[in-house]
Amino acid sequence: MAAQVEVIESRSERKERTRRAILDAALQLTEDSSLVAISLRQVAKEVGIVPTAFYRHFESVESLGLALVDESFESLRGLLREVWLRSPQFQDYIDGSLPVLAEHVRAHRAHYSFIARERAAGPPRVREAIRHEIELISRELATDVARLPDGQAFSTDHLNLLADLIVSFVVTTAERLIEDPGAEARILADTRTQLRMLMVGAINWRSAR
Amino acid sequence: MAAQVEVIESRSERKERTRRAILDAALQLTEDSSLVAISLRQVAKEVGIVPTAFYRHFESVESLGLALVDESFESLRGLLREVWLRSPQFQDYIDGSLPVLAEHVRAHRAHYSFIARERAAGPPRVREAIRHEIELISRELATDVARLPDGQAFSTDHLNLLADLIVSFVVTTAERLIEDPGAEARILADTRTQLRMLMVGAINWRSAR
DNA sequence: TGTACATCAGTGAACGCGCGTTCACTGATGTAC
DNA sequence: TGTACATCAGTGAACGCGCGTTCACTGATGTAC
Repeated sequence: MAAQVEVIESRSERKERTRRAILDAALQLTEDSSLVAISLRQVAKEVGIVPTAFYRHFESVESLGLALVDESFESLRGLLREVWLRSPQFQDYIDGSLPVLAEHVRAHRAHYSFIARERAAGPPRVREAIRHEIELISRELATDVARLPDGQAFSTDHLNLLADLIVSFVVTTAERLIEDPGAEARILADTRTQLRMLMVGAINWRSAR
Repeated sequence: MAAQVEVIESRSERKERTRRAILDAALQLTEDSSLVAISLRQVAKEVGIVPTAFYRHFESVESLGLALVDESFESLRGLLREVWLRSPQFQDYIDGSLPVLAEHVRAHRAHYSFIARERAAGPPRVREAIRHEIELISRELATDVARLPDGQAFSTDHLNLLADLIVSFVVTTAERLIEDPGAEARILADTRTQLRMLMVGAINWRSAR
């Protein structure tokens, strides 16, 4: 007879666990649908609580969506910080960053998939929150590139445009990795070449031209 | 007393008109939602027919979606043909094509908005159809670029990658134009600079490097 | 040209179902003394 | 340490509503002769 293991859990710990379960259930249910197409009752059923208990944690599916945006970008920022710290040279970003991106997409597939989907088709306030976060990341990237030796060749405006270009390209790459995880090796090889084409442009660029 | 104008309409003409009304209603209803979130009854109500009449035209909302993909890309192909015919030089594509793209997005906002949304969040078969159409367009672009004088510098693989890069960037630009139509002038100016950065890369690129 | 029949786009009632939200509740956990 | 009360995550019944789909139907349009 095995000894019974008592897990002592405070009320707030239990609540946090349920909240976590709701977030995970929503991520799973939206995987091949969208926040605008799932129901509070589906989420509750998945979690194993009665529908009304949902309201103890979120006031609506939309506010649950905003919480998912927050946590998705929180983990993404962790990735970016790691990449910037690791690659001190302009061109190193490509070979250094792509495998990190791929690994991150693999580890946080649900988050990336959520962002890619809801960015285009989520509830208006969720779309807006995502757009805002992407904008912030783009501005951060511009600042980081400005600090690199090669970054001197760019005016502030052009730095921002280059950062937007790279960010939207990375978004596209993440979408491809999510869409067809089996093709990761090919997607990464293609993306590496494309980013180099882009960087050849950046290196030959002169803001004053 | 005004003379009554008799519009004589055959049964098939009337049916086609209803079908058209269903397509338009679906485009309008998905404008700030998604195919996966609208109902057959909403569409029927918008058109002014009884819900069951929907089945005389489409077997499901998904097949209505596939019809919308077809007609959206049909009009897009018209645009592309026009752009290719018009711009005989590599770099002309930028200044020549962007205003045409902007005008087209303005004239067919509903179609572009539909594609941008359902590409990421539509029913699986709709997503797949859109991905396939974009793939075809990318291959067409590669062929066209290969015929240009500057196109000789690229291997076939690298032409395809360059075409993918341009297409995904154009998709991003179209998304931006839909998202914030009031900022068209700024978006176009920014995009022009970004495409030039990209083209500086392409021109300095050598496949054999 | 006129008649008799076929076609078929659209109707309307009906079905069982899942939806979001309300409300009063339960009973375990937490706290004040 | 023990007791009495407060808090609050989760319950369960109930509501009116819109959903997709079935079915038998209507009546205008089309066609064969």
